[in-house]
Parts: sequence; C-alpha cells; structure tokens
Amino acid sequence: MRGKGNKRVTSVEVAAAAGVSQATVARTFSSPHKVADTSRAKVHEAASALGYVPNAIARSLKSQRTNIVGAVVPARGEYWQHLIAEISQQLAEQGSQMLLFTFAKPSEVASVVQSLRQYRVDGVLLASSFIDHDSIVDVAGLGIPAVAFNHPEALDVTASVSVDNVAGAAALADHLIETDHQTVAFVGGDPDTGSDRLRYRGASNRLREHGIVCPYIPAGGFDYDSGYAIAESLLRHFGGGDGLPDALMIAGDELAFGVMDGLSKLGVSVPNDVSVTGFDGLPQASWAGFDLTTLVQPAEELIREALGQLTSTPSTIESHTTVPGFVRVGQSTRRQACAEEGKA
Amino acid sequence: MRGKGNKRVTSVEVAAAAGVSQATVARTFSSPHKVADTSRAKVHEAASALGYVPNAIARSLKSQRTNIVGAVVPARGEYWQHLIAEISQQLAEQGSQMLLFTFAKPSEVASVVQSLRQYRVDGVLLASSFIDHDSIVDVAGLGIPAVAFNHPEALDVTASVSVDNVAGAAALADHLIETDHQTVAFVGGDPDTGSDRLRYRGASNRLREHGIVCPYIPAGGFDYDSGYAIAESLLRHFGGGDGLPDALMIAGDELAFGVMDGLSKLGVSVPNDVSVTGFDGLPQASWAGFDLTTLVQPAEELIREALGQLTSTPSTIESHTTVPGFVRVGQSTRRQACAEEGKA
DNA sequence: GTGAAAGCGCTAACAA
DNA sequence: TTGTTAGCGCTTTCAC
Repeated sequence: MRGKGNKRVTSVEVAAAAGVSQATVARTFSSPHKVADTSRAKVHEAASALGYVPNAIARSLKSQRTNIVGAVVPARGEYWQHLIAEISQQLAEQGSQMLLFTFAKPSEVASVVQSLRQYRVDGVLLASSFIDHDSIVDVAGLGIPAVAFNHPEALDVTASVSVDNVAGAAALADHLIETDHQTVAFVGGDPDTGSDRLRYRGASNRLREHGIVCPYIPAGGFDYDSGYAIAESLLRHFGGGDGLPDALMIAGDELAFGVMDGLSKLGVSVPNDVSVTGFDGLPQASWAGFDLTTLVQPAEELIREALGQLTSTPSTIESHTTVPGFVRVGQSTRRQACAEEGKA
Repeated sequence: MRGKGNKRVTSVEVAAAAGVSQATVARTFSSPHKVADTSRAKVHEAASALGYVPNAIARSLKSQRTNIVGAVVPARGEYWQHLIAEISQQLAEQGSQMLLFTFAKPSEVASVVQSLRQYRVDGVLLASSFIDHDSIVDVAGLGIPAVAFNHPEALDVTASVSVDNVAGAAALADHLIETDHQTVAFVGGDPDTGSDRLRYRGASNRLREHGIVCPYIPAGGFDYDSGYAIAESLLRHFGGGDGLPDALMIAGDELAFGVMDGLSKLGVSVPNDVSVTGFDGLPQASWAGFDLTTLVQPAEELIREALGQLTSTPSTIESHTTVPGFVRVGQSTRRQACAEEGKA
C-alpha cells in the first residue's frame, strides 16, 4: 500500500499520521528495540500508508556516516570488471552501498578523489596498481580509511590487501618444474607495477633454485591486444617456434589470452609447442578455448579482507595483508614429462 | 597546501579564516559568479589552506539533488560488465556519481530498490531484462526518473532505451542470406526475456521472407556454460555434424562463445562446418580465438541516450528510444558462397 | 555583493 | 518508553 508518485514524505508527516512524535518515528527505523511494540506498529502502518522511506542523506548528515564505500577501479581490464560484482555483493550484505569510480587514465584519479571527499564516503577501496603514488598519498591524507587493493606498492601510506604474488608465481613455477619444463620465459605486463615485479620475482627466484634462468619480456600492458601483439615478437626473439622455451609464464590472464590467440594464429600450438600459464584466475580462463593453467586469486576472500580493514580500522592503521592464491591446472600446460630435443 | 588528516573542515571555519560570512564561502563553491573576485580569492586561499571540501551530503539535503544515479545491473554476464565502465565514465563527465547495485537473483532487486529510495538518487538505470515487471513498476512508482536499459518489456511503466533488436537480428540474417546460407537455426538464451524474443522475431521474419524456416532452440541462459552445454544437444538434435544447419544465430555473444567452444570440442569447425553469429558486440567477440560475426550494440550512444532521459525528464515521461546497431563481420561466418551437399 | 537567518530530514542527548 | 530540543553543513531568500 505504497503512495504513488507522492513526492517526499518525511518523518514528521508519519508522526502526525501515527499520533506519535517525530523522534519515535525516527527511532522506529534506526533503533526499533527502543520503541514500544504498540507505537512501532502504529508507525509502520502510517509509514507504509504514506509511502515513507527514511532519508539516508539526512541520516548521514547527522550521523557522519554514509554507509557508502567508494571504489576506484580502472575502466578497462577483465580482472577489475570481475571484481566489481563481488565488491558490490559483499557491500550489500553489510548494508552498504558502493559509489563506483572508474578511470581510463591515471590522471583522472585526482578528480575522482575530489568527489570522494565531497561525498564523505566511509572508506575507499583503491583497486589498481595504476594509481600513482601521489594519489594514494592524497587519499591517505584525507582522514578516511583507505585500502589499496592488490597494490603492494602502497605499503607505507595506507593499508593494503593483496594476493601473495610472490608465492603464487612460485607455485606456478613449481608446477612447471614438476611437469618437467626446462626453459621458461616470463611475459610481463607493465614493469612499473608492483604485481608485475613481484610475480616475476616469485617465478624467477623459484626457477633459479632449479637452475633455470627466466628472462623477463615486457608486453607493454596487461590487456589482450598487448598479448596478441607480443606473440609475434616472441617468435622473432626466440628465432621461430622451435626456439621457444618450454613454457611462457604470463603476468595476467587477459594478457595470456592474447598471447595464446597470437601464438595460435602464428601456428604455434599450446601446449604442444609451448606451455602457457596465466595469473588471476578469471572465469574466462576456464573457458574451453583457453583452459589456462593459472593462479586463482580468491576474490571473495581478498575483498572480504579489504572491506574488513575499511570498516574495522579506527584510523589509518597500516595493516598489510597478503592472501594466498592457488594454482588451477588447465590444458595450457602439458601434464606429463616429454622429451625435448636439442635443448639444454 | 592541504591540511593533513584534519577531520572535517566546514564552511564556517573557512569563513572565519577568510574574514567573510559563511554564506559567501558557500556561494564561492556553488555559484562563484555571485561572488566578488576579491572575496572569491580570499575564500579559495583559506579553503585550500584548511583543506576544505564542500560537503555533498549537506548540499544534497538542502538542494534535494544528490547528483547520484543508481544503476541496477546483474552481477554476472560479460555484457553488463562491459557497460558499467561506460556508464561510470559518462556520469563522471556530467559531474554525477554512480551508486552501483548488482543482483545475483531477481529477488534481490526489491531490497535494492529500498536502498535506492533511501539515498534519494536523482535517477535509476535499470539494466536488465531479468528484472521482473513488478520491480519495474515499483521503481516507476517511486517518483524518481527511471529508465529501463535494454528492457523493451517495460514499455508501459517507464522510459526505455534499447538497441533495435529486431532490425539488428534482421541485419544479421541478411548477412547470412547474402553469404548464401540456406538453413539457419536460432539459439536463444531465455525465452522469457524481451531481447531474446525480439531478436528471434527479427531473425526468423527476415529469414522467412527468403523462404527459410528458422527453428528456435533454447539454451537456458545467456551465459557461457549454457552455450557450451547446448552444443552437444544441438549435434544430437540435428543428427550429428553433417545434419547441422548452415548457420547458427545465437542470441548473445557470451552464449555464442560457449557454443563455439562446445562445437569445437566436439570436432565441429566454425565456420567450415557451420557459421555462427552473436549479438552484443563485446570486445571479446573480436578476440582472434572467436572473431565472431555479431551485432554491435553502440554502448556509448545507448547510455548517452539513457542518461539523457534520466536527467532531462521532468517527470516519468514514457519515452521509448531505440538505437540501431551494426553488423561486425568476423571469421565465424563464411564469407563466400560454397556448395552444400545433401541439403534443401 | 554580502550577511543574517531559516530550514532540508534526520539523530542523539536530555528530560519527563 | 516517549517527547523536546539542538544541531549536522549546506543553500537560499531577504534585507542591507
């Protein structure tokens, strides 16, 4: 029995209709247990008859809490899109809303931060390594809780939550070693990002322990096109398909999709000619066309952790959490040892 | 020169520091032209010295405008994820923010609507055919502008913006006819959605004009897995690879990805054994692994139109806009006529 | 052009 | 338990 397009019904009107004070109406909706059953019933009746819904704006102004969390994520990238839904769902569970900001260029972040300040959000989730350090510092100085998501770089100014990039890459390396791969190259997205560096470090260190030297090859980005484009360079670099290493470790799943498609177009077969690993654990990685061996980032856990930091943190405590991922084995890496001819 | 973690600076403090009244500070930020250059300068100086940022919550309470648009989208689906970034970018351009709500089940929409009401958003973008009609009616009765995005069903209670599904599907059918396909089947996602029905109608009508009867085959969903799973049923239904029609028109790109991968796994080659078309024009459709012939929905234009309706509409005017898409030809449909043996 | 003052709709003491 | 009373920080008449 909700009022039609009736503009704005306020608690005062409900109070009048219910024959109680405005304060009682307010209490009925904010702390119901402080109101007698009888009045609560009257209020609810009047409220629904009038189509009343409490005004969260007014509530926020008074209580200094908006129940809104700002999320700042890159506009492009399969990985980030994948996360947004999860963030939104978890926020909904805890009765919060998400104000979403996407940026195409790092330079846009500054203006986003302005909006964030204006809206007095309860916290900010900074989801990207592409956010420059200055902006992070900016946000950190805002006095609102912030957590850098998968941005291991931001360690010193704000809390952060990341997958364990080093251990994850090492785990992938282990898998390659166990399946008898002798030569491995790492294809990075952007060496200026922490994820890239840490993943390479984790992989190359572990491989070195097994006597394998792993070169780093920059693709110039984490996107599909960068991967597709680098495939040809790889072939040239290694002197054709026969010169390719046994395995390519790619810094991110989307990048890996591009590399796989690029290689395939050039007649290189995965995993027959070369094994490929990704990193992220995107849903698409499980698609039959790719079936990529990858390190799955436990999105739900990561975000739960991040949101926990946001809400539980009294001030800007610099807590740095690292969550382990796990390897999901697909068909993009060959499963069993097989003799390789003409290689070290 | 921004204040550090200093809590909340208000216009009153800025006024004191600048030696003007609070009203002048407020005017400096909301209607600068109504303030003398000299005072404006003083205010800005004091403001930045103190790290003042206007409080959008208070502003909204007074002005009855939040500059926030609510977007309600499904949690899953490549198509919707693809749109979110675009919506966010355009909103940012016009100085608005986006409160994002995702829902996993249609039943969650009701609670979302509650939040939307509480936050007094300026408008709501309902992005899905999965939102049940009752919820749409609910929102429509809220008195806040709403537009159903790609939800041609909602015609009678709220404004709507959609791609021209019928014309788009017909255009795809034309392409198939021009490239000499003789038999075609349509794989739908969910016959309960308007997009599905309209696309099938557009395709089958056009095909019928050319003497081709196009059966409708339900996949049970628009997701990848539904497509992957239906591939085997298709083969069984048509009595093996040889019995397949010349072309399969799939109701959505993601679904088409699944069908393609499924067929491929079963040894059916696209486009050699069967041509495939999609619908949506997702970025992934252009990936080399798929290279899907599809109908591109002009996302930017669609959203611009939708947001236009939201802001320009004085009340709930029932305006229904349809935007044309265009065919992007990929390798998933064979380009030239070729003789088919043993078929009508 | 600027200041004083009255709210926007709610929450949170404080009384009763 | 309920009502009264201040504000939260801003926008916006209305005088000056």
